Amino acid sequence: MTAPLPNLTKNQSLVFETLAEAGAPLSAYTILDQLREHGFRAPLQVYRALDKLLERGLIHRLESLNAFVACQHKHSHGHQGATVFVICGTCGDVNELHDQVINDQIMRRAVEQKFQVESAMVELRGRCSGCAD
Amino acid sequence: MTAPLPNLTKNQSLVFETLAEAGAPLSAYTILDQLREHGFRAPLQVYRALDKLLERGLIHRLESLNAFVACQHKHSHGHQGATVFVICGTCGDVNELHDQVINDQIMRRAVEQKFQVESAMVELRGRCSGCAD
DNA sequence: GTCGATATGTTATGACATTACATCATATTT
DNA sequence: AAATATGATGTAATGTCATAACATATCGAC
Repeated sequence: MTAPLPNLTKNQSLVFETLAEAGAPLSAYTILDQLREHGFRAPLQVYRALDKLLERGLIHRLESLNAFVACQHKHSHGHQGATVFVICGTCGDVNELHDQVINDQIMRRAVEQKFQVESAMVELRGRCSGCAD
Repeated sequence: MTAPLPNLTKNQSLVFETLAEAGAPLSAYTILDQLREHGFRAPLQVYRALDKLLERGLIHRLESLNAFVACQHKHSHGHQGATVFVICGTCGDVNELHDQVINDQIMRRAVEQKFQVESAMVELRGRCSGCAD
């Protein structure tokens, strides 16, 4: 069942490594700037790699930040359902969690409406414990 | 035209009416185009009005669409917590709902992490019953 | 009327993302 | 081997979303 996924291409690897090493959300243009020394010249080189990485679940897009992060859960490709992102607006730290209660309730409400969920996003903005007043 | 709400300025009323009549998400620039005949000339006129309307809870921002919708719940200004948006990618229809279970669970998880939630977004993308295969 | 706060008008710029087209690499078919 | 198909890449141009900076106007409190 677990057929090994094909290797990442050079550009995909570069983009993924950049995100993984940052350990924080980066915009596509920030990634571009960091990869200029590796020959990147245009936004599309980044966006194309990001698209493939998103497809494979290796990274996530933070809609409220227009930014991308490496997935924190190494073996979560099988994970179905919503990912909850907890985003500190002060230090920029992002935590990713998967919550079964939220997930189940989302699906319950969707079924009520006969709505077929293709993707679900939950993003919390606020202050982490380290940045509290 | 429905009657403008009290305490809204002229620009705020125009923007709100545009959204309310559309009954669907509009981008700031779409609103701008629709209000050119009323004297709007620049994006900032729209964004400033949108900011005030967001503050008052009369409209919502859909992060995954970079668009705005009038709040569907006329008397929900006191409503605390997450709003769930159910967005059909085919017909563009958007439904807004408030779910106490999701809300409570979000707050429970936030408290666990000592995270102070300032805002929460939940957006479901998929297909509505009318657009199902 | 003066002052302070808020709203508005305008230009320019910054930030995020895609279209369109050309080229290159690799694998499969004939 | 040549032809073909597919996917990745390179590049320029453009499209879309949002804010900075500065000037002017409106309105209420005093």
